[in-house]
Amino acid sequence: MASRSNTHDRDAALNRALALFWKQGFHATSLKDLEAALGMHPGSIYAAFGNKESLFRMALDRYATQMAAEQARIADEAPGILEGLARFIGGGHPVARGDLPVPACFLAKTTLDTGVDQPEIRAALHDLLDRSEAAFADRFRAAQAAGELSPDADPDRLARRLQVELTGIGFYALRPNRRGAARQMAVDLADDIRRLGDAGRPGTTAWLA
Amino acid sequence: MASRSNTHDRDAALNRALALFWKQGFHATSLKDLEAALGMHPGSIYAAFGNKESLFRMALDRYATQMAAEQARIADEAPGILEGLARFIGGGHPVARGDLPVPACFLAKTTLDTGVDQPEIRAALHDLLDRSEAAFADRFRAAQAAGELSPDADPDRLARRLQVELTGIGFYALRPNRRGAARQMAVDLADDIRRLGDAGRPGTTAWLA
DNA sequence: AATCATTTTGAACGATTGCTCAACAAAGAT
DNA sequence: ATCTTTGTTGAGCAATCGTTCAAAATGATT
Repeated sequence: MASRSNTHDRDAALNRALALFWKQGFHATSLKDLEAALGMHPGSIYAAFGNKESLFRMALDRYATQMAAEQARIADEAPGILEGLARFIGGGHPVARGDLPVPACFLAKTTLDTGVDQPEIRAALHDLLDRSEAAFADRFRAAQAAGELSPDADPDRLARRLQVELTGIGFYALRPNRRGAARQMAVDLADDIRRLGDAGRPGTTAWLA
Repeated sequence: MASRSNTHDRDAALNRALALFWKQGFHATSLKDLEAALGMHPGSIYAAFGNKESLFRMALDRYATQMAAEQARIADEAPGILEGLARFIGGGHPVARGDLPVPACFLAKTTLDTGVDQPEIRAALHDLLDRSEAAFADRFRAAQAAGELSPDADPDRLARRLQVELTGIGFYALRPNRRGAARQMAVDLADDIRRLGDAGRPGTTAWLA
């Protein structure tokens, strides 16, 4: 068979698409924007990625994969399970990192930016959010198994609350001159997670009732 | 002077516009949608409200006014300041009320839905968010003055955290089958606020470190 | 009834949207 | 060197966007 190799690097293009979608959202990113960012013409984009919606879903997948990998990497380096989670919250999560062009968590942004017109995106999105929450819950369960966390604690509830807190902080960071305060809240949240290990002992404060 | 009275009720039209913008966001709501919802034709809409952006700003104003009034009403009926705040969080805020077609806090939604192309909307939005946060801080300060809250507490920090928590919960409520859990978190948050009055006494948990 | 001021109407505008496809270019197989 | 297969190009499609404006309709005034 006679073929021809791709001119464009698919991986790099996907990264650029993710960065753009992250910054601008799905609807606010036009194909013209994508053409400029990817250095590709419309036909090539459609040949490579299908359409705008499927390109977005690929970028969404990439985001989730990268985030999960980052979380796992940080967790593996940490001396304890709760400590690993705390380090991710306080330093690895987009909310805590100021270097990224991070207008809120990409998932949260997509939650509001997509509606009934993009059912497949929404399905993928809610699946990713579920996975993220479940991953947090798994961490807490592992912490319980390792004796770091009280058996009385409710891992599902803790995970739920953690996710809520993170999205809330991510939003706060979008306001002008609030990035520092948001970062501080992320650090505080990380400390709260560390303190979970001390819950039950006298003289300490519990993160959750 | 010979004139002609308006056919359409401006007030009712604004309410309908608010409901639509709330549900769909600024960009996802087309003029056609507005025409259908307001029962007005394009020319009338532009004669009455200027353009889409200024109509949105009027709806935004209406939202903020209604919300502030609701908060004040609930607070005035309550026996204490912290209790008034708690009742609003647990029952008056959109997050806690299931009856509204409430896809997250309108302000949070607008935060992500508007960008550099709508600077006036963003300015108004951030002003409203600042006001909301300041209103919370004022409540906490009043609670301090009334002796309900420890003088050691930081009202600004509490207000910041409260707003973060509310937006986070509002987001969580958008996911499928999570409205009940979100409502529960709002109720828990209200209880946390009530418990703020007990902080410092032995055997109780503090909401914030 | 006639006139006037104002509102309502709705066709149409230019711009932009996501997307298609016939023509062109290029790399491997023969 | 020719052919075949695949990637690239970019003009242009239909649809929709927010918006305008001259004409028609309507209530108040004379």
